[in-house]
Amino acid sequence: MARAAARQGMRKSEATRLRILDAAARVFARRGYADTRLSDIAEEAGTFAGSIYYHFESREELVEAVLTLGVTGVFEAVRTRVEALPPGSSHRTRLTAAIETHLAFALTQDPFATANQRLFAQVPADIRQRQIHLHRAYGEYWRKLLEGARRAGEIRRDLDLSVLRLQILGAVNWTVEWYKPGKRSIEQIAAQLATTIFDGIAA
Amino acid sequence: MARAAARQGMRKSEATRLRILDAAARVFARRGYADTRLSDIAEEAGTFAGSIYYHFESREELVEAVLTLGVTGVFEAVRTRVEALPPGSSHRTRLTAAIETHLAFALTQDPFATANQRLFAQVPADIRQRQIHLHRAYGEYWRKLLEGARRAGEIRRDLDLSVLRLQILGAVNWTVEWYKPGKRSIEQIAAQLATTIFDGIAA
DNA sequence: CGCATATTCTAAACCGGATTTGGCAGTCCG
DNA sequence: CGGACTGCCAAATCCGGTTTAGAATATGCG
Repeated sequence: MARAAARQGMRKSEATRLRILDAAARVFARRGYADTRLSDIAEEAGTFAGSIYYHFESREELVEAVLTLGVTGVFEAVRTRVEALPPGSSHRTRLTAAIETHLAFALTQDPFATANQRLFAQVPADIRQRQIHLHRAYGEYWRKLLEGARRAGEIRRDLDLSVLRLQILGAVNWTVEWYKPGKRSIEQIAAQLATTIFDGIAA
Repeated sequence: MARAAARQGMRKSEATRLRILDAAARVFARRGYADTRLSDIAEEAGTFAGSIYYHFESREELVEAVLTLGVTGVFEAVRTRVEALPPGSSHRTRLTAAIETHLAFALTQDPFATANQRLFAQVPADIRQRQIHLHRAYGEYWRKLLEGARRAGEIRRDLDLSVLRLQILGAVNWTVEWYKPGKRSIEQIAAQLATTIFDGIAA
């Protein structure tokens, strides 16, 4: 399910570019930012380190392309899933679906999303800076979800939605730092996250 | 308040080592992992890049030393604060104090803690791996806090404490990714985190 | 088809930054 | 004072990202 798989009627270089992107996503997801050599990516893509420069300005630009595809992929997956819910679904249901989709997509389904999760924090500050508008857009979508829930009276009125949104995404994003397949399923984790977020931990 | 400031009756090299550590913490906290040159640290410490190798095996070992001091500093600050609470304080009070202290210390008080927060995610995987026992020990302390709260009946019995602990630390750690001084105070943020964690967001 | 040109790729050179090396200057005893 | 150790510097080396020169391949057109 390579994000970059439509090899048809395109310039040759386009196909190669996509091959390199796929390879980069896989290698970055597996080895992280610092441990990944351009030569590793080149090998995985069946070419040479120097050749990458015909398709990308620099290692940084390559990383940024991978990150961008990762964020937009998760964003679309979440939005699609939420919009596919039966109309009239509660906002709690919508938020739970969003949490679960984000987790599932980032943890298991897409090398770009996995690479994005793993790399974003590892990457030099200036790269993060240039990605920030995408994250903001995604954050904006969550803000709307939360606002909808509040307007509908499903969450308290006294909370700062910005802090709340960052708190939720923080808990979700942190999951990738410790999640290992087996033991707890993604659905279980998502369910507990949603429960405690809504109902709190107090007895 | 340099962590490394007891220059007395120590070998000369000991003093230099501490000077380098302090310099490294400040530079790493300011510039992040990838943007920091050994020569930057050397300059800040009043020596030369090559000389660092007399005191540390490698750049990695230097980073690890900084990270270690960062974690242990936060750990001690949190424990000290919690233990200083009046006996009989509620577990909710204790957890709130822990959250606030962690945030305050990591965000503003100590270059080692700041460097640790900023660097931990940026650092190559094998370094993170070697730090994991410290994080586990700190996590263990939080687990005990949570267990105490549960035993005292202050939090629900149906929650998986591991997930809960990671959720809380996730939300707290994520804060450093977006916190900017001004606007909201650390106390305010800590307060809302504690409130929503305990009481949830449901109306 | 067959050439002219543009596109794509390779191999080797280059460069900055981490690491290693060799040796020099103190210092600490006897 | 002489020998051995400690702490440090300057230069050499190594590694991986980047640039370059040009070879190989594709594309467009008569």
